[in-house]
Amino acid sequence: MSTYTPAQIESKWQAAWADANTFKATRTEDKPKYYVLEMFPYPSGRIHMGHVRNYTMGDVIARYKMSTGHNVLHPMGWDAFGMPAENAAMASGGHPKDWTYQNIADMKAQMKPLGLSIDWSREFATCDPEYYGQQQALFIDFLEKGLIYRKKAVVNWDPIDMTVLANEQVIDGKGWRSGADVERRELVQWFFKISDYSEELLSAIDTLDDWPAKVKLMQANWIGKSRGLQFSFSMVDGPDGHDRVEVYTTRPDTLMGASFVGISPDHPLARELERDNPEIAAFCAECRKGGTTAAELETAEKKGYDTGLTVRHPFDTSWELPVYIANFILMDYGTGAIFGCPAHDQRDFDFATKYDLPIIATYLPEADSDPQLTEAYVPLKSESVHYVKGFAGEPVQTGDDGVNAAIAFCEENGVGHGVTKFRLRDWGLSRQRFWGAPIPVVHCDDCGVVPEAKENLPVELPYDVTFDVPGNPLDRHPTWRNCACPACGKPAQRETDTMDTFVDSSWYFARFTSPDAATPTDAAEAAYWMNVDQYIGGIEHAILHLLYSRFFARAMNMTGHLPDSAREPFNALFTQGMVTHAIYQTPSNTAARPIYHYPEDVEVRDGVTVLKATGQEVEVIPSAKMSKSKNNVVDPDNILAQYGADTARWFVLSDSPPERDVEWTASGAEAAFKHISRVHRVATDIAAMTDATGQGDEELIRATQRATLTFQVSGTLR
RNA sequence: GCCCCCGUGGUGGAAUGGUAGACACUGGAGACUUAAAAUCUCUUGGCCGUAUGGCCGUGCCGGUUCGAGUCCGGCCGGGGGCACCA
Repeated sequence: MSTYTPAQIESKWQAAWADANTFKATRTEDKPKYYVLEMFPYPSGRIHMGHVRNYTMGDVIARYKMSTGHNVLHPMGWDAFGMPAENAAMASGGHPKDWTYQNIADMKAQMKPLGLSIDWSREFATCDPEYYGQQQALFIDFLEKGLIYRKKAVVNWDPIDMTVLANEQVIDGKGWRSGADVERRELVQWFFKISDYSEELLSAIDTLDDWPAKVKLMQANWIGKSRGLQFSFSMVDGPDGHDRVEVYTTRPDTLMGASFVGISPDHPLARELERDNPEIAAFCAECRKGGTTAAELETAEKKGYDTGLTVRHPFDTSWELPVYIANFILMDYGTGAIFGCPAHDQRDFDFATKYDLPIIATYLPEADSDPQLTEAYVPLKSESVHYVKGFAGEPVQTGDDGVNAAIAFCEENGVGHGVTKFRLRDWGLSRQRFWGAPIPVVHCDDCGVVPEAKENLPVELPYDVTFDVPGNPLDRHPTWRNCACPACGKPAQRETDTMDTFVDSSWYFARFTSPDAATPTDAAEAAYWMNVDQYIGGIEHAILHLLYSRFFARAMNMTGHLPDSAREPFNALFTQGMVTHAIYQTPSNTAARPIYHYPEDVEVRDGVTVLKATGQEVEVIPSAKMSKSKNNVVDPDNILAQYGADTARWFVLSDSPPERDVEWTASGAEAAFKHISRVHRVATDIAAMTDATGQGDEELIRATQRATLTFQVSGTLR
């Protein structure tokens, strides 16, 4: 009987693979290709079990495809721009660049012992000037093709730190460092015209046969195609230049239930009114307090201000409706104005109740229903309803048919027209931060906004910056922004905004096909390796990252950087579950928050989980996301040292189906180790067993079945 | 608030609308051992029963069906996303 010594076995084979360049991807036309990719990591400094699980899945597929005659591309890189590096620089000095590259070195050292089949020769970080310089070239090409434009957009503004805050830096409407009330403020920013592709990004979802249905549904809902009526109310006595209020509604069938018109505090009419009316100005200012997130806006207490203005109902000009400024109406969806129908929309109902506005039902559940509603009546799809109020006395219908009939009726009577709208907004890419790819444009007094010349790329980040005060160091750098205008040659100023980190991750998969090319991609390499055959990552990227990448592939196709066949870049998508771990906690006498204990400090005695040191009973919260602050993180280094990579890999793939969460448990890890040990033992003893009298046959069959499966996942026991 | 997903033994989980709990972990019993570990065998949803066996069971309530873990409606609980976290 031989002993299983993973440290020796794994290091031996890993060295052999490295020497033989086993995992180097080479383009040869005699073999089919296979491109497997895991979502690349942010270099936080330590890998965690989620990474192990993610890369193991890709590794299993890569090894399988290699063994079936494919040229396999299985690369790895680093999503290296972002706020944590700046936060680290602010907290402890140093430079984001040094922090980031050190973290990359540390994480790579942790990943190597996992024995992954990665072609490390293609490695890059998005903060490498060679990478973001090519990204700047893409920006310039997109700009030329009209895929990028500038407009005003709101940001979270911290009035004490005088800086823009990310949503996660706004806590309960206050700046995370200053504690000041955050305000919404408008800045001129750059946008990708992703909305040009709304229809195509939506309809092409049908072609993504190997994507999870739920991701496709989430993307479809995000794009949010709707059919509705756009029309305008005429104002009874509006200010100059405001004789109509344009609204969009998906429920024109309830138009006879209108009881008010609501406009966003950022609507042009509200802007006009607040100029002369301090009370309105104060109300709008109040509405602009707090963060910019949809969740915050929609859960905030509904507030309205009666402007005193009225509009005429389109079907009865003697019927006047009050105009309210309301804090829950978003300027950037629809027209920034709505008609309120309290009887059939709960939000409008709450608003009408609060401001004592009429609640007019256009239909009721039954003919003899009490018309005094206590909540909005929104019928189920299958439910038939009784109409009490329709257009020109005629009843309408519920559902899509009712909406279409209402649109047709309104169009016939000269009230607006049917339109198709999308919820998808253009993608704002400007960030008022240092640690990102500089937006390669120059502001010239004579020429205006001019793209940097490609021969001057990359526009590189300076190293001599400090983070002792909040804000973007590029703004206050003494010389960096000074440059010559690429058009006229006169002195000009660089843009100091950098790009959203989602830009970096929207085309890295294409760059992996030719990481050293002098252009963003190499046509022959991209044509051979694209698309990604299997993409693997977390469900948290189901919408933004994947949608942006789908847009980028189209934009790169339009600008000649990707072939037509790569307009949908990911043939198959797999969304893996998280690796979780129990939290062990005891109540604290002094703080509201409990005391969290490390797994190694607790044990089970007589079925009760207790602290080893004191015997005190511990509350166990199962299956919680691993978090440093909860002391429930399992460090892959320790697991690898104790059991070896194959055990860790086997456990995170076998204990729970790959798409579901897996709870890391010490007993489960122990069991996985026993299993791998058993496979190893039997495999190495097969010769001896077959020499014997044949009594080992049954054992051999079982062992062979286990080994076949295990080899697919771990692969190093050969 | 809106969109999406999930809920089955002590645990991870399995079940094209057709015998619920495959497989595995833990636990229990046993074999081997001076002993322990390791390994191997049996056993392990709950309740009643010495037993043959019976009853109850897939978060809750209702519906469709000859038949529901599975389909439909409504709840409850947990999770993910909501456009400047990555």
